Amino acid sequence: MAATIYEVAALAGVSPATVSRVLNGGRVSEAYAQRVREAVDTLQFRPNRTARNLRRQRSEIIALIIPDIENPFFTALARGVEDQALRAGYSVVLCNTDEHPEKEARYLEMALSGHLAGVVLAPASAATRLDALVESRLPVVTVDRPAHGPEVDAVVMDDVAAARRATTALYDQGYGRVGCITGPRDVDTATARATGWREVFLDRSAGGDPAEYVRFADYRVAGGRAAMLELLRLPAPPDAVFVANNLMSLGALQQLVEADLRPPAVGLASLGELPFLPPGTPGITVEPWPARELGTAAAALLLERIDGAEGPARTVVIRAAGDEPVQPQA
Amino acid sequence: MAATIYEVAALAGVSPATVSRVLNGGRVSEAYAQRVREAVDTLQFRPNRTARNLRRQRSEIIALIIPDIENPFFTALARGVEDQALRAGYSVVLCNTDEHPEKEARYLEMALSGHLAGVVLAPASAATRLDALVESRLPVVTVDRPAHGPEVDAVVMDDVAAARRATTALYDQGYGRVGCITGPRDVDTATARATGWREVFLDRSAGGDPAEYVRFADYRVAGGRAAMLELLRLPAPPDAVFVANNLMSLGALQQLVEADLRPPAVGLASLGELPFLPPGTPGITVEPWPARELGTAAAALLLERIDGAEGPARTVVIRAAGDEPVQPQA
DNA sequence: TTGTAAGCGTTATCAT
DNA sequence: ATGATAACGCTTACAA
Repeated sequence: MAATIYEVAALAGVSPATVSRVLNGGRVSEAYAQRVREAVDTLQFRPNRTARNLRRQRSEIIALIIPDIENPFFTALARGVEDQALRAGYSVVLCNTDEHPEKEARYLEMALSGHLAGVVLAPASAATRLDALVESRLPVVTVDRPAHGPEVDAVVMDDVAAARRATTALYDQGYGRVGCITGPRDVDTATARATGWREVFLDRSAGGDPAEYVRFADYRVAGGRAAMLELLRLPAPPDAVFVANNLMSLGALQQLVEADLRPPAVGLASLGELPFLPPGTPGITVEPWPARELGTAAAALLLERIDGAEGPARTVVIRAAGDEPVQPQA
Repeated sequence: MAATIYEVAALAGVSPATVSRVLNGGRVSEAYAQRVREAVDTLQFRPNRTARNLRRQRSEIIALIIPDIENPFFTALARGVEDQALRAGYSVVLCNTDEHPEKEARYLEMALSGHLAGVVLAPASAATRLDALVESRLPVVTVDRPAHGPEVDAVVMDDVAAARRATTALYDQGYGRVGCITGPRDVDTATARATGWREVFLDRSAGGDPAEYVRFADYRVAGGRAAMLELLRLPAPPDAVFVANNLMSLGALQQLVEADLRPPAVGLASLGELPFLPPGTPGITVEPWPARELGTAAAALLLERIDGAEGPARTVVIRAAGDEPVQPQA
């Protein structure tokens, strides 16, 4: 079946070591190199990656582990990671955790014991443990949400500022009271986005208790729907809403349409593009969510580590789509 | 760093073989098993997959290779594959080829030389060569589009019938002349869908040359847009259009909105769901595209092969979402 | 420059 | 039931 390096060596009349050198760019005389290449061709030799990885203790594959492959945000992020990784000669495999910590653990374990070159991880939950990877010195970078536990490189966006901008845009359009639908209470990005909204709310609303106008949902379509409904049922409902991610924006929008309050009747600002929304859906403000940029930044950090960069964990904050990444403190 | 099976054996006072047996369910006395488990715990031993795969000549990982990770059709398909595979104890890694044959070749090579358990492939182009995999007896199943070359298991949908249904639905709604936007001429699914449309067109249109009302685009948003524009500029434009996939439907819709012909002014039937389309977008007919079912069927076939099933290549045709798969000829 | 040989960490064969 | 040992296919000191 599959030829081995020994058979190639035999056919070329050289030692296996020489074949290996030809394949990996070692010093070999042109005469031998030629014969080896011929032997490789005629035997259709393909080096066995598993054996090579075992010997070398590493591979050229990067794992990108994400919580929801059906969320356009993560697929855009994936494109960013691929972009950089392929350019550097690495392949990228995607692993979908479906927000399940167990599936996540399984893929992390695969990356670790499979000698992958590194991992870009969008953590499924706050409970994600990275200790084993860090101990084994397997390069890891988190994106979107930071992980708790040992410090690793991370790329996040500037949630507070983005929320502030989106909310401000609504007030600037003339809406008087902007509600907020954000993610789970125990997710950092969710509380940060609520914070940004709250600042603007306090500043520009004609009174009203922020606590009354914020809803902590689940970052998914159904949650956005339900939260929107609750807000509409308030004694004094908001006339606009800032929604903290793309999926929930869709849910909120569905709810508004059902309640016959389609924008601009009620204003909607989405943090994150709604890529499949057809045009001619006016009254919707989109605050760009630099998914792809998060991905490229994460891959860049990871590649540096793979190349042996030492030093403390870094956090890169991406301010907005198109912005240059900024590195604050280490 | 990472403990080996030898260190576990030493700590437990047994041989490495015994440790291996404990880990893989061989016959071991309870006393020894106990001691081994303790040693595994205290050393935090994690078996080295690379070594195991090299020895066993196989792994528990299935690769799913798709052309476009940002297309909801393929992500839905991925969920179907994952579903089945995880249930059977396999992990699934996704590989995005971006429609590039070279990237595809790279991932196929990875699957082959990395001893993956099997491959589910949605071929990027008609040029995809599967010979090497087949020769190496690596189980492969194609989905969506069949591959040329050696016969392998395949799962496809019933393109002609689906196109027929979608087109018929438009005529039934009262439209008089339905155009067609399909995929590239050299893609089997594209011509099959055009065929289904053509049958109904000839049957129910008040005259008109089908060749005039069909456009072969690229299965992408931009192609749908451009094709729609062309159709609208015909001397006698169609008053409805059957679009052969989800992405192009979106493009066509964008074009209609721009031309102020938003459905139902011009009818639109999409082959494939538009998952992020908000409700209250009336006048759009959706012919379900059983993406997830394609995925589960493909995984089922693959798992049988992995389990050693022999015999000729099989083709499963999925008729519609929810249908039971049908197996025609072998 | 080239070859020899020792691993990389498992599993499986064969004795015991 | 358990243990020694030879692979799996490659890379890389070290020798020549």
